[in-house]
Amino acid sequence: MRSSVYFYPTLKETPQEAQIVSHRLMLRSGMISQVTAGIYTWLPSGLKVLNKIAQIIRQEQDRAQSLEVLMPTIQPAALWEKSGRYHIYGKEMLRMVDRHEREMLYGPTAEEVITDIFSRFVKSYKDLPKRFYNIQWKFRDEIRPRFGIMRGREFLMKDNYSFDLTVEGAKASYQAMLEAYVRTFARMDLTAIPVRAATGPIGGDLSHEFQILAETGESEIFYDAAYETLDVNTITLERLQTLYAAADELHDPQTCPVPADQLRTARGIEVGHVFYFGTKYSIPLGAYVTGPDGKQVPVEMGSYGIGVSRLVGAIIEAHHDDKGIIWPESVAPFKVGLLNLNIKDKACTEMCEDLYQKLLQAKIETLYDDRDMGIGAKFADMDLIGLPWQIIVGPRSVTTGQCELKNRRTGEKIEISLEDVLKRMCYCG
RNA sequence: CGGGGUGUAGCGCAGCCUGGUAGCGCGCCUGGUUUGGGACCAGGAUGUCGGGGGUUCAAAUCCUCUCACCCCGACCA
Repeated sequence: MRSSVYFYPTLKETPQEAQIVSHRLMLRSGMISQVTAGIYTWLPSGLKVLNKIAQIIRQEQDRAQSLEVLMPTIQPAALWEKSGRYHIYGKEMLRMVDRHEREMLYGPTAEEVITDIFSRFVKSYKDLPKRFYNIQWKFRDEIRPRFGIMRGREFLMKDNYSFDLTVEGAKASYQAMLEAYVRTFARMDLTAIPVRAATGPIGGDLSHEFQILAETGESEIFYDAAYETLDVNTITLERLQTLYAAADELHDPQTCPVPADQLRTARGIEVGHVFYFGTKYSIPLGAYVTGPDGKQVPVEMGSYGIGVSRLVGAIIEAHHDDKGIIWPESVAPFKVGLLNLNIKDKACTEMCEDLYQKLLQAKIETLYDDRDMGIGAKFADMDLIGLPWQIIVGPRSVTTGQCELKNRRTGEKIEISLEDVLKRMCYCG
């Protein structure tokens, strides 16, 4: 993509409404634009990142034997009256009335809809287990939206709902999601700590919040250092239940089982939440199956959320410096930024065009800054938007045949030939 | 919802106290000179001063109502 064609309105100055770094950088790099409190337009580069994150989540959900569905954003109140939540859910639920005076709502979550779907079609234990997920926009009319898209009112969320015959089956689903989550966040270069969370009266102790470690996190968490080496191969439900991790308000130094030298403390951003809730919705919504003994049994359910749009902010919180964003390659809007330092230098521009075409042919996502502007501004823009690699080509390159390859994260710069830089981009990452 | 604050050009702000031609920086447009870290010179465009009502000869400025947004708290992916 050429910068001259693309649209990423960068800002030199920070809009005064933005307080936290991810919000500032998203506005400054032209990823989003606020429409009204807690509601944003996603501009091209922001949307690109959002879609890449969603795609990683999708792949890991699929791998965990889950089926994607798309449910309506507008739901009928009647369904919520069935589950009993219509009158419990407070003002966070945006309610509206259609032309026939039917009460409707903009879905804050989808347990009701999915459970209804399930109960319509799944009748036998032989059809279990089933896991459905959706990635879609939800709306919660937060009292006070803040931190940009980190706590907006409209947000993109992945929710997975599992249906199992038995508690044991439900635990297996739970575990499958734990693994999927660890994998998902790892692919985004995030350290995620599954912190045991308080649940409602029905949830029991099976609930974990995934906290991303970032200096600017909203809550302080305390955890066993063993979490830092957690991976999909070692994570099990049993193991997790023996590992200690607690949020600020639940942490008690007196009763903490972790020896002081093993205890870590950091700030966290909640990006995911998994929990098992048994038959809380299956009973009122009539999600029963016929068991092997011919009896009707309510299914065991769990739900597993990931704040997709929030992750965009969380990743920035975890990956930035004073110059701007530092995207992990897996979610970067482009892998490479190609900087033409002098558009008016014919030979230099030819060299850039040639390299750009080769990068395109090699299917390397490239943002080619072909704009006619000061080099300082180009460098600043490129650092700000945070593409993992910068290939810098100037008039000097015409005589030396060398360009400069810069790693955005480390700041390391090397002189390298144009042929080699192409190869390097093909094989790294 | 309680407390605090802000609305003046695309962005960041000054002007308001003490009423009298609406300003600065950045950005934008034109021309030229530049070109390895937010360039320089010259010229130019851009405002219902958030909105309504009032006071006054005269309101960005004073009074009043209202709307929007931001921050702190309670709540949340």
